[in-house]
Amino acid sequence: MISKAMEDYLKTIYKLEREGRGEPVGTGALAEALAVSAPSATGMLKKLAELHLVEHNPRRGVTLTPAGEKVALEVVRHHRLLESYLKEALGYDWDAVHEEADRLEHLVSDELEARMDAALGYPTVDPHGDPIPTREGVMPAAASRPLATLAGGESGLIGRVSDADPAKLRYLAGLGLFPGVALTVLETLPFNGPLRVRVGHDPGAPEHLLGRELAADIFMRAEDPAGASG
Amino acid sequence: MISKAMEDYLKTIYKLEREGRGEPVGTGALAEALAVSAPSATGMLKKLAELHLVEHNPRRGVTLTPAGEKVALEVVRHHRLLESYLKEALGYDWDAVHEEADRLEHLVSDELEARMDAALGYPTVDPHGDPIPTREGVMPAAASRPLATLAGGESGLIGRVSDADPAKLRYLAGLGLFPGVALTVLETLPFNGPLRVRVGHDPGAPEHLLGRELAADIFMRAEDPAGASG
DNA sequence: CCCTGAGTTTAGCCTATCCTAACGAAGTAT
DNA sequence: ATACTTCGTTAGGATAGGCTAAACTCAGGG
Ligand SMILES: [Mn+2]
Ligand SMILES: [Mn+2]
Ligand SMILES: [Mn+2]
Ligand SMILES: [Mn+2]
Repeated sequence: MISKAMEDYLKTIYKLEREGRGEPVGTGALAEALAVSAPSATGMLKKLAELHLVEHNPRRGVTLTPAGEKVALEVVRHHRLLESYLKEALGYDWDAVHEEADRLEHLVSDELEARMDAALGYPTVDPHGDPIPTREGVMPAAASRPLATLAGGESGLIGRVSDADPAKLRYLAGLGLFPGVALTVLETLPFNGPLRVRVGHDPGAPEHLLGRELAADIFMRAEDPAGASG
Repeated sequence: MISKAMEDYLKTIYKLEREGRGEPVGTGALAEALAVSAPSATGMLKKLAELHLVEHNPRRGVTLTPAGEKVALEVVRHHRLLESYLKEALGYDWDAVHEEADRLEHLVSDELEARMDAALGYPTVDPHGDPIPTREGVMPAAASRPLATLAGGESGLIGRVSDADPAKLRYLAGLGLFPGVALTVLETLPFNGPLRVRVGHDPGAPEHLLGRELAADIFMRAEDPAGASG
C-alpha cells in the first residue's frame, strides 16, 4: 500500500526532477523540500526503492521509476483539480488553494476526481496555469517562456504564474494579472530594471511596473496570441 | 493535538451514547464500532481521559466530557456537510456519500466548512435527514417517530432515514422515498406484516409495500404535515 | 597522496496506533 | 459459596514515520 507520506515523497521527487536538469535528486534537497531530516528521507527512499517506485543509488540520488512517476502524476492531478475546484466552485482566492489542496490530495477517490473534473468542464490547467496531468498519466507541457524574454512592444497571453508565494499571488491578482490575460511589454528598463507592461493591447488599458523578481514568476503561452494589432 | 484517530473515537462514543440510554459506553461496543481490538480502545481511552475529552471509569465505561462532545459535534458537522455537499453539488447518490465523507471529515478546515455551508444555503439536515450540528456546537433534534407508529390512514413527511445500509438506501431511492416526501400509511398488516404506504396523499399516487425491517429505518417529522386532506 | 568537509547513511530512539495472549474483575448460575 | 462466563485491562510487541548523533564516502585542495 502506498501511504500518504510516500505519495508526498514521490510528488516532491517528481517536482525536483523537473526543476533540476536530469540529474538524480539528492537526499538533502528532497529532505529540505519535505521539511524532514535527511535520515528520514534516506529511510523512506529505501522503502520506495523496495517497492520499485524509485531507483536509489546510495550517495548519488533518486530517480522515479515509471511506476513511481505514475503515482506522482496522480497526486499532482488530484492537487491541481482540487485547486481548480476550490477556486471555481467554492470561490477560494487563488493564493489560498494550495494549502487546502495539499491536505486533501491524498484522499481523492476516483469518483471524486471524476466528478470534480466533470463539474469543471475537464480543465487542462489549474488556477496558476500549471497543467493538469490527464487521467492516463500524461503531463501536458507548461507555459515556459519568461515574461522578460518579450521584446519591447511584444505582447502575449499569460500562461502560468509561479504559485510558490501566496503574497505574490495576491499582488498579481490586485493588478489583474492571471493566466489567460493578454499582456504587452511596453519597455524593459536597463540594468535589470523593471518591465513596464500594459494589460491587453488597448492604449487606454492599465499599465504596471513589474520588478524583475515578479516578472520572473510569470510565463507566457508559447502560441502566438494572434495579434499585437493594438 | 487531536489526531484523526482520536476524532474517530470521539465521534463514535458520541454516536453510541445517543443510541444507548444514558449508560456509559462500553469498551467492547466502542472497539467493535471502530473495528479495532478492545485493548486498542482501552489504550486510546486512557489518552483521551488524559486530555479531559472523556471520563473513563475503568470496567464501567466512557462518557464524553463537554470538551469531548464539542470535538465530536465538529466532526459530525463536517461529515454531514460533506455528505450534503457531495450529493447536492457533485451529484453523488445518497448511498455513496457516507464512505467518502468518512475519509474527508478530518481534513475540513474552517474555511472549507464555511464555504460548503454557504454554497448549500446553510442546510439543517444531511441527505439522510440527520441534523447538522451548528457551528456553535448545537445538535438540532432528529426526526424520531418511527413510520410504523402511524395509524392506518395517517400521513406525514419523511424526516429521516437510517444511513447504515447503502443497499437499503438504493432501494428506498428506487421507491422515491426521501426526507421531505409525504407518505400515507394505508394499512398495517397484522402479525408484524408489511405496511402498505402511498407516496403523497393523492389516490392516484404510487403505493408500495414496506417490510417491518425497512419501515423501522424510516422516521417521520414530528410536526404535523398540515393536511391528510387527500 | 593524503586530508578535509559537504552530503549521506547508519545506529539508536521516540511516538502514535494497532495487535495477540494472558490476566483479572464481576456478575450469573448452580 | 463456588465456579463459570463475559468483559476489560495489562503485558509485550509490531509497524510507520520521524528525530539526533555519529560514522562514513568521496571529490577536490593542498
Ligand atoms: Mn499547488
Ligand atoms: Mn497550482
Ligand atoms: Mn454518514
Ligand atoms: Mn448521513
